[in-house]
Amino acid sequence: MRHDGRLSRMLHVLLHMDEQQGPMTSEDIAGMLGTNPALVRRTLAGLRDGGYVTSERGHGGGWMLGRPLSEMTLADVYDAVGAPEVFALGLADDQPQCLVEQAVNTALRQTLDEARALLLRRFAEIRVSDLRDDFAARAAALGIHPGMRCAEA
Amino acid sequence: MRHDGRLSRMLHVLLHMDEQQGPMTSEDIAGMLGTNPALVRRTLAGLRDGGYVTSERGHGGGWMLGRPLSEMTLADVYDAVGAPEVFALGLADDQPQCLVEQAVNTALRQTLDEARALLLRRFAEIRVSDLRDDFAARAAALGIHPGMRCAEA
DNA sequence: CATTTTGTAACTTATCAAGTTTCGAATAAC
DNA sequence: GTTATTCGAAACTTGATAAGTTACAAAATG
Repeated sequence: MRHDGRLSRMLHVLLHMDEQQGPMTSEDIAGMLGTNPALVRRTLAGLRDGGYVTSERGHGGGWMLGRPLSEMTLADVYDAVGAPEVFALGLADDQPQCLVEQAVNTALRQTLDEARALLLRRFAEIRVSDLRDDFAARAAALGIHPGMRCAEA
Repeated sequence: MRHDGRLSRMLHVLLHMDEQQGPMTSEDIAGMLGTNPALVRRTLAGLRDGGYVTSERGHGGGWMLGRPLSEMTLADVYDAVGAPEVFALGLADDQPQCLVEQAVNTALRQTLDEARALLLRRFAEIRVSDLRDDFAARAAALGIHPGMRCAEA
């Protein structure tokens, strides 16, 4: 199974938006992610619906943060991109007739649910601003100037 | 991404093997799983390599347990099917140049690693025989006779 | 030697995020 | 109001890979 990089990508975008004065166009962002503007719009649409970013059309338009990074958690972003399936591991059949298979499902579901709950709990504990701040602190410690631009594609 | 049902299926198969006197052919098992014998052989090959099942060719051949279910954990079976990727969620780029994206990766990796560790720890704690025993206990409590056959396809 | 059954390679299918193309609609500059 | 810019959205293609399939060789039994 190929994995789902939407959460990862959107976090990346949000952090860059934060250190940008004006709006970023879908094309800017697409260049940053190594993809194309239509995909950027499609994915950012969910964040706009959640109020995490805003978009403006026309000259001088583009995408901007809808609220400070300190007011969004990773869980918020995860939900905003559609709360995609967490696991690649899954059950062979969700509603099996076979009682044995039901027993297998019960055990696996319980374990997967527990791991998912931990993951989402952690996501809810991490503000997007924490990523920025952790990074800034580490960069400073290393003497790196945090002019942290993407290697534009 | 479509999910990976190999662990789930193999647990199902192992439990049925356990309540079977003789060997089960790949065709028997395929009928049980609603698939075909070649896929069964392909997936069971990993369990055979780990000694969890044995296979015999020719007349009267087929698949049998290689050791008691009390001597295999879910983690053993998971490993035997190739330790497939746990998560559907993933990073956009594993080795990014962009320092911001590195910060995102660090945070996500840490969280995913923690959830994966919990999952695999739980898998290691659960013996396959526990699934059988839990099931038998629950079936008995409900007054269901544990003649737990699959709804053959 | 005929039959059963696994072993294995090669190929096709299904799924879905990602990627792409295209055009319409809104906004701003002139 | 015409033009350039930019998002919105629909429709389609691509890529990756577990699952599924086909086919046949090899081994074991009777």
